[in-house]
Amino acid sequence: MKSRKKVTLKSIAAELGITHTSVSNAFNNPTKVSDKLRSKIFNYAKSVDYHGPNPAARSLRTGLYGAIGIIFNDQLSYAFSDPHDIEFLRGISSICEVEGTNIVLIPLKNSSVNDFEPLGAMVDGYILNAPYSNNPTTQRALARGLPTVVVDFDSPEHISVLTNDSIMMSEMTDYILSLGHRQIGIITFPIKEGRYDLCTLDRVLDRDNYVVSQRINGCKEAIGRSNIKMSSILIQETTNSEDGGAEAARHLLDLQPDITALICFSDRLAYGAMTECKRLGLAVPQRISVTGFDDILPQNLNSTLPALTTVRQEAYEKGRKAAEALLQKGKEQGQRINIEARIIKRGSTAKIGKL
Amino acid sequence: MKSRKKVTLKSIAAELGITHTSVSNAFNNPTKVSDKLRSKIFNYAKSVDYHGPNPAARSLRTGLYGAIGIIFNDQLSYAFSDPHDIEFLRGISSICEVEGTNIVLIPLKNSSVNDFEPLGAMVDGYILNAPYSNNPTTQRALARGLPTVVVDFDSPEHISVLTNDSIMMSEMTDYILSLGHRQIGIITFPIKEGRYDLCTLDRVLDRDNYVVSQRINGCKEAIGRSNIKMSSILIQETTNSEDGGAEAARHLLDLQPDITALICFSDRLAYGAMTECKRLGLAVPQRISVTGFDDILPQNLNSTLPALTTVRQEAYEKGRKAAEALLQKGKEQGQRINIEARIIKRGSTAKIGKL
DNA sequence: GCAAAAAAGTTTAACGTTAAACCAAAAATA
DNA sequence: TATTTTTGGTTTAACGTTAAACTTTTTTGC
Repeated sequence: MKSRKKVTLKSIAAELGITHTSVSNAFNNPTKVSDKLRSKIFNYAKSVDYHGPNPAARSLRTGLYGAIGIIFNDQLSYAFSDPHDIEFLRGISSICEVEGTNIVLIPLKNSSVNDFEPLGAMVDGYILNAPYSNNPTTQRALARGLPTVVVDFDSPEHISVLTNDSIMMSEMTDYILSLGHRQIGIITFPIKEGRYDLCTLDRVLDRDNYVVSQRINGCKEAIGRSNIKMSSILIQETTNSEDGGAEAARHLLDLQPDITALICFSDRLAYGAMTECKRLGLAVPQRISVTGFDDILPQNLNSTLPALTTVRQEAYEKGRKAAEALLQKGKEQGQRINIEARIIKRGSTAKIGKL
Repeated sequence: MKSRKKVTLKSIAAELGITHTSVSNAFNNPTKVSDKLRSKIFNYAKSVDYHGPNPAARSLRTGLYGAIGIIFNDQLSYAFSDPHDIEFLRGISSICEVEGTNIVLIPLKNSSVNDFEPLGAMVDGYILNAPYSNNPTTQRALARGLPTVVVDFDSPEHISVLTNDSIMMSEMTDYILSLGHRQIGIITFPIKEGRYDLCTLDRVLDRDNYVVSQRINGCKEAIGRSNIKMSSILIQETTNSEDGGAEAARHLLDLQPDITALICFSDRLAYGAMTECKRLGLAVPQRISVTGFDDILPQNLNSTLPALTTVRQEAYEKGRKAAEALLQKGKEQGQRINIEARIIKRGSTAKIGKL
């Protein structure tokens, strides 16, 4: 087709018989150019289909990108299936859209082929969501030294946005204990990335994730105050999905059929667990209590299942706070921003029944 | 702090007494550098905290960004509240994460201050989702001449991913007519961006959106085949939200209390409308039928409302196809990719009752 | 052991901007 | 009117890469 020469600030300047800096100023420093020249430049720019200064060249020069990168701890397509992550993104968006900042969603590079891959790093900073500390993408982002906010992760070198997972799970466990439950199972997403094993509360496997770690600590504390042996409490790792929850519940109940309470570390897991219990003919909450975390399910998602007792955390607010902190100039590293959470008791938990 | 000098390919080369091209090759063309030198470079790079070639400089040189831009027709934070848009994004992600392509979410610039703003354009192409044709961000993206896929928008100059909105709505209207309904109201998101007016099927206001346009055409066709006067059918524009649907339903029923069917152009609108009908004491579907579009609601979202008769369209598939088309090399402009849709009849529609 | 081919490395130029320092003309001040 | 200030514009350099063409060294084949 019409393969006309590439249009640049320079070519425009040449054509107009002025210096390219003036053209640049027309776009970036309106005050430094007379209105007359400016509109002359704009008119010409339009006529030759110029769409503004090349962003790469501009960024190279200024060192700014006008974008922030978001890194999740799992596949992007997973994040978009998780209401928590979506709310989190909505929170981030609510800030970025008023600032005019672009949001770059960075997929995890599964293959750490080359430690120096660009990491799609045309961003001014990162938000890391509940990262697994050994993940190569995570580590690369952290190492890069850009302004970074970590969410659900504790790092003294960065601003962190945290929920008090430990206290919430301690309270939740206390609540379960107060209902008389003694045989308890725990269902969690991986304690270490990609692992799906079984352990017990006294011997927790190698950890790689702050959130899980904290939640387990909370359970431990509460159990520690009781007369229950930690070694009797099974912890099953599984994928954070409804199917994962179902599978883990099946497995735990298989190993330890007298379990009367399943503490799940997410609503999705809990929902899967409840569904599986029902399938196994175990009534929730009469025969077995189930708890979740997040409070992201529509309350009457499935009318044949009870509403879920869970911990409500404000994912939207997390996103907002994280984005605010990142875009704010006067940020201090090491700062910790706390997001409130609270236990919501609903129908999926009850006093222990007779077996 | 330790304000050591910036590390670049050049500084590394200088330090190692080699040429900077070799350092570049170590990162990009492993075959062009001996293994020995390569590991020497890598070791040194690590020791001085070098994180790989500067992405802006690289992009300036190569003209590639490794990212695609997504532009929605509304605020980003809105998109993250809409299950259709989320599924769409999930579809896009599913492709990008295997390609290692970043996804740049570009907020609409509300102020068209300067026609040449960068538009956060560090992308190799755009996906535009159901754009309003007069929107400045939309127009700017289209004008830019990058590879672009438009979704739910018809453009002979681009690849378009389309659902047959017209036929689906024609069928849906036929179905409503077949149930005996004669007084029908239509509730839609804006036919023209930002407008919330009322019109009638024979005199549709100025249009700015392909999807709405097609759906209205579909209704028109079906009504045209009946003996109903188009002028008697009211169309209410409103925000695409539950509240919008409720408000529009209230308004329409206020103007025309004998309406027995509300055709809504999204599930969210339909859900709001149903809720409002219930509030007004009008039983769905006994007194009034309601239809939606998208099929994104959990079927028993609210047990006091019937399941929604709607058009199922695969937003996830739309996203996948759009991303595939954009990233694919052998793409032809003007190509149209069709996404299947189908009517799903549920409990929110019924034969007309006696008033 | 020599020519040819392959591998490893170098030199040069360019990608398209913006920032800083500078200069000339016009406008404001005394 | 002479002096300062402001406005509008220019010149120069640099941002950190990669691509292309070139040179040198090593390997291969006979």
